[in-house]
Amino acid sequence: MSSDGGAANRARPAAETSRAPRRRVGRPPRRDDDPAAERNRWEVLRAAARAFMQHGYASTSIDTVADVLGATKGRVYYYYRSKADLFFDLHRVAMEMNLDAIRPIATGPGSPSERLERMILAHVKLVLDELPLQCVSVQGVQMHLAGSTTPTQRKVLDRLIEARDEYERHFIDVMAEGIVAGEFRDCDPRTLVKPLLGALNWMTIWYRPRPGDTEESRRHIAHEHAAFLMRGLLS
Amino acid sequence: MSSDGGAANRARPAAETSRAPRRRVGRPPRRDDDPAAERNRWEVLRAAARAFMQHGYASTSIDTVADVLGATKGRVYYYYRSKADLFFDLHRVAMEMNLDAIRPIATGPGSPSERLERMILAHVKLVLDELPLQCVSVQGVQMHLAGSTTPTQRKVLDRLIEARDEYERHFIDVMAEGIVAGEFRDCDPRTLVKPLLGALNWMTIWYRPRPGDTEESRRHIAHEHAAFLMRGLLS
DNA sequence: GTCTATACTAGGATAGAC
DNA sequence: GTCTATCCTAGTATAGAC
Repeated sequence: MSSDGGAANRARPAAETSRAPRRRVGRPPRRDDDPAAERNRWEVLRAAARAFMQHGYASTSIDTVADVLGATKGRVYYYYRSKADLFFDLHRVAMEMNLDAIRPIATGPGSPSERLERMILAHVKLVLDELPLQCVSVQGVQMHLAGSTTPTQRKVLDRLIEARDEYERHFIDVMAEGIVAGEFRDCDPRTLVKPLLGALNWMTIWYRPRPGDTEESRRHIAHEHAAFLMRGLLS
Repeated sequence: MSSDGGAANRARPAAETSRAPRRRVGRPPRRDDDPAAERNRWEVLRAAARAFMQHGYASTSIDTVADVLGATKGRVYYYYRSKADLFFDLHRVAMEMNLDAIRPIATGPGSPSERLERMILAHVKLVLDELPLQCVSVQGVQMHLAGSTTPTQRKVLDRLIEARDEYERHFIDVMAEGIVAGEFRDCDPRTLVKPLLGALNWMTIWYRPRPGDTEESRRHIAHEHAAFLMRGLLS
């Protein structure tokens, strides 16, 4: 997207970055766990995700996010101090969702090949069910490379990269276990995790839900992907 | 990424788009095949590719391109009327390069599986050898989705999408031939071409040449990818 | 909480000197 | 051909009304 967090107004207050909406001076303090506030914040996130999916981070204006939301800038800026803030929080939510889905399978019971197949299917399901969030997640990966961020933002970015690394590591570990167990052929998991996740993440680029989509067509996609990728590893 | 052709100055002259640098009023006409001019134009393209690779299309300013080029805006705008123009021409060059590499293999001699493996290896080689161009090519795919372009640009974009489709079709055709020949298992090439090319295109996102890279490490990457993807199809 | 001004700048594009 | 100077809009972010 492509692209760095860069853009306008670098001169001014250097967009502080944090996960939670912060009270600003002169405003009554808000409980972060206030359910109504949380719901509103969540709606802003969903709108942003859809906007970023359609135009990409750099080309999406806060006005566009507000349009999708059916509101104006003011609402967005009430919950997030900057566009980068918004994106980072979105990325964080997406990564947490992914890890929550994958971690229990990776570290749970079952043979390595069984677990890997379930991880692949879970990842596909995430993409199909939560497309906007997953698109943002993929855009975030690309963003890591373009390092032009403020020091404060960099810290948040680093935490996201860690989460991303943990995600990859779960796949690498299960692949390695499978090789030891003799289920998978002798290959290099550190290298192969890239095309494996790449093949899955690529869905965020070509897949867009259509009126004609059925539960069956989605299952077809999931199974073709899983079979293709599993066979690439099996001995 | 980032992503649509959108941005500033939509109001004004609505950026005409074409492949060749056009003479402007009041300037002496230039031959498109003038070797010196071609070489200069090519240098602008290379600089733009490197800039787009690093920051993404939307976040790259013409000033940045000029910086990479070691010049100023003026030079860039002499060869290209707009940023979108520049990007499209870049994308066109990349697609031509890819098709020139793949087409002869796909339609040439050899068994389907032999040809497919050579196509995969050729594609990997392209990414490793021409990384900036390939990054732009992938960014272009993402751009197609965000349809916000002027009518004139849309026509050029459509031609690029056609090229992209031909590229995919070569892979689909060879996969289908392989199924008929019994070399590949019974699967759905139309669906599987996505993860196959996705796995390869994903390299443009994670691979960046490093000082420690050897010819051997690059061959390792290529062969792991090829083996992984081929085994996913073989019966 | 949300909206309506309003400030301020990065960056696309052009004109014209050289 | 390339550079410098300049124009002008889109878009980030804030202030303050409601």
